[in-house]
Amino acid sequence: MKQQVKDLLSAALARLITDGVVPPSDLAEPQVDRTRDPAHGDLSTNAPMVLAKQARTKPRDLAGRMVAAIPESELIARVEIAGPGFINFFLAPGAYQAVVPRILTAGPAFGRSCLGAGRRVQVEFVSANPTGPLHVGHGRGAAYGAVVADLLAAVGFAVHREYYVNDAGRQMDILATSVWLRYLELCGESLEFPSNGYRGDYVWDIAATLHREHGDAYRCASEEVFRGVAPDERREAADGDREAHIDGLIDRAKQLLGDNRYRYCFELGLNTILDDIRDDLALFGVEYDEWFSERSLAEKGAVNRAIERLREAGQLYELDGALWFRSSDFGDEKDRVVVRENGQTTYFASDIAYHMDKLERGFDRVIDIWGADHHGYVPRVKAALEALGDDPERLDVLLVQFANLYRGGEKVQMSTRSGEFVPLRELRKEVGRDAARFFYVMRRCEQHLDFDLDLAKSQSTDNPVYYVQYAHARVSSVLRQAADKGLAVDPSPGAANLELLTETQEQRLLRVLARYPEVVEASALNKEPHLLTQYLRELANGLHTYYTSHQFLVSDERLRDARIKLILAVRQVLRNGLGLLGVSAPEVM
RNA sequence: GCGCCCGUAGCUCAGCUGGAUAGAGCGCUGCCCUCCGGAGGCAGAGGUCACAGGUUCGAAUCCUGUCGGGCGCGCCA
Repeated sequence: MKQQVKDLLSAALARLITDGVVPPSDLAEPQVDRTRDPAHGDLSTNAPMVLAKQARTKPRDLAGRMVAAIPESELIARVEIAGPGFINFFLAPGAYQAVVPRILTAGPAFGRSCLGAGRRVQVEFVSANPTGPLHVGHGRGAAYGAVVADLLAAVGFAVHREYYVNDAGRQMDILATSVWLRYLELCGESLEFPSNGYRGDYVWDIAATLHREHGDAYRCASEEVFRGVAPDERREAADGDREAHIDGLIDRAKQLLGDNRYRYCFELGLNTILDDIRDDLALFGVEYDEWFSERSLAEKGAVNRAIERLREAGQLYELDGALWFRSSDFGDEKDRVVVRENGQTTYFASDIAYHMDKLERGFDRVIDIWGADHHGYVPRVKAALEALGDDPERLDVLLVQFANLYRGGEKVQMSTRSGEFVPLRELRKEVGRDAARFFYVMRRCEQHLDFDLDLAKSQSTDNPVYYVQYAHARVSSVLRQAADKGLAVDPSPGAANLELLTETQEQRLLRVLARYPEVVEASALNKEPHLLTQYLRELANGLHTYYTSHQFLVSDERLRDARIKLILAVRQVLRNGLGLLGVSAPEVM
C-alpha cells in the first residue's frame, strides 16, 4: 500500500525532472511515512522540503507542482499540501477494505514477501559451550535468534540456522575431568573436587552413566590422581593456583586413563550435554539446520589454513614465543595471539577459521548473535576478515543484552552458591513456552530486559501474551457461537459486502491490518522482533475494542458477512504474527 | 583509564532511522455487564525526552562534551 503511493510519487518526481523543475541529481526514492494524526491523511511525504534547496523553490510551491504531477489513481481519494511542505495522501475507503480479501486469499502467506530474493543468510545463535545445560541467559539469544531467522525467511531470504559447538579446547577437558572425578567418588574414592571444575548435578548424572556402563574399569586411587598436581587455590594457607591445579588434573586423567578411556569420558560428557541442549531447544521451538563442530575445523586443517593465509598476507609476527595477528592495524585496540607459546592455537584462531569457512560457504550475509559480554570480541573478528581480504560488512554481529528475572518484584538470583544458573528448562516449565518466547523478544536486543515471571504467568489483560492470544481465541469463539446459532459463515475471500464496514473501530482495524506486511518487513530488515510484538498488541486491542462496541452476529446478513470476514482477517494476521514469534494461537483458552 | 550499550510519564518500554500537538502497557482516579467469553472496553491526571552546546526550514532522533547506570578490556573459551 505504501509502496503503491511511493510509486505514484516517483512517477511525479520523474516528470518534474523531465520538465527541469528538479535537478536530476537526486533519484533516491522519496520517503513516504504513515501519519500519526488522521487529520494528516493516511500517508505523507516530506519530499518537497527535502528537494526544495536543489530546486531553488519554496517547499510549498514545489509541493504544488508535485501534486499536479501525480498520476490519477483510484487508490487515492485526495491529496493535500500541509504545514511547511508536506504532501498528505488520503486513501480511498476501498483501498483499506480491499485488504480483507487479500488476507483471506493469502492466508498464512499474508505478510510474507520476496524482498530477500533468495539471498543466502546464515544466522548463528546460542552456541553455548556444551559444558552444561542452557540457562535463562541463553534463552534470550535462542528466542531472539530463532525469530530473526524466521522473519528473514518470511521476507524471502534463504536462511541457514547454525549452532557453533565448542567441542574443542580446555573447557571440554575440564568437563571430561570433572565427570571422571565424580565417577571416582561414585566408585568410593574420596577426593577434594577442584574449585574450578563443573559442579552441577548433571555432572553426577553423567558420571553415574559411566559407572553403570563400565563399573570400576575407569577407577584409580585418588592419591594417584592428585600426585604431583599443583595445589588448588581454595585453601587459605596454600598459595594455590586453581588454573594450574585443574590443568594438572587434566594431564593426570589423560595419563592414567590413556587415550581411549579419556576420549570416552570426553565424548560421553559432550554428547550427553549436547543431546540435552538439542532437546531443550526443540521444546523451545528452536530448530537448527546445522550443528557445526569446532573440532571439525581443526580436523580438516581449516585453522592452520587460516593462519597460513594470515601469514601470507604478512599479518603475523612472533613475540615472546607466541604468534600474533596485527589486528590493531584493522581497528582492534591491540594485537591478538593466534598460536600460544606452548604451540596450541587459541580460541580466536578457531574463530577466524570458522568465519572464513562461513564466508567460503557462500553466504551473502552472516549474522552472529552473541551475548553482550562478548562485544569486545567484534573488532578482532572483523579485523581478521578484513586482513584475509574479505569484506567485514558481510558479517553482522548482533549483541543481546542480559535478561533479569523478577519474581514478586524482587530480582531473582541468576546463579546459586555453587555457580549454577537457573536452567532454561525451569523457566519454560514455570511460565510456559509461549510466554517465554514472547517476553524474550519484547524488547530491542540492545536493551536490558526485565522479565517479570509473575506477569508472564498471569492470565489477565496485563499479560501481553494472553492479551494477544485471547483476541485470537475470541474470534474463534464468535465463530463457534455462529455455528451454534445456525448462522452461515462464508469464509471465502469475496469482497462483496465490505463497503458496509464504516464504523470507526472497523476503519481502525482495517488500517492496522493493512500495515502488517510493512511491520514484518521492518522487523526482519532491522532485526527487531519487538516491532512485531508491539504490533500484535495493537491489533489485539483493536479487536477487543471492536468486540465491546459492536455485535458481529447481527441479523442483517450482508453486514454480518462483512464483519465476520473482517474478524477472520484479524484472526489470520494474529495467527501469522504469533507463528513468526514461535507462539501458539489457541482456539480456546 | 580505554571501548561498546543504555538514559523518554511513578514503573516497564515504544517512537516507523531528521518531521507536524512525544505514544503504549502497568499503577492511580472515575465510568461501562438485559448483549457473540467483563479473561474485556472507555475516559482523566501524569513529560525540562539525563544535562550543556552544535548542525538546519525542523532534533527525543545526527555531532561534541559532561553526569549517571550496565558490560567488556587474558598466550580463557
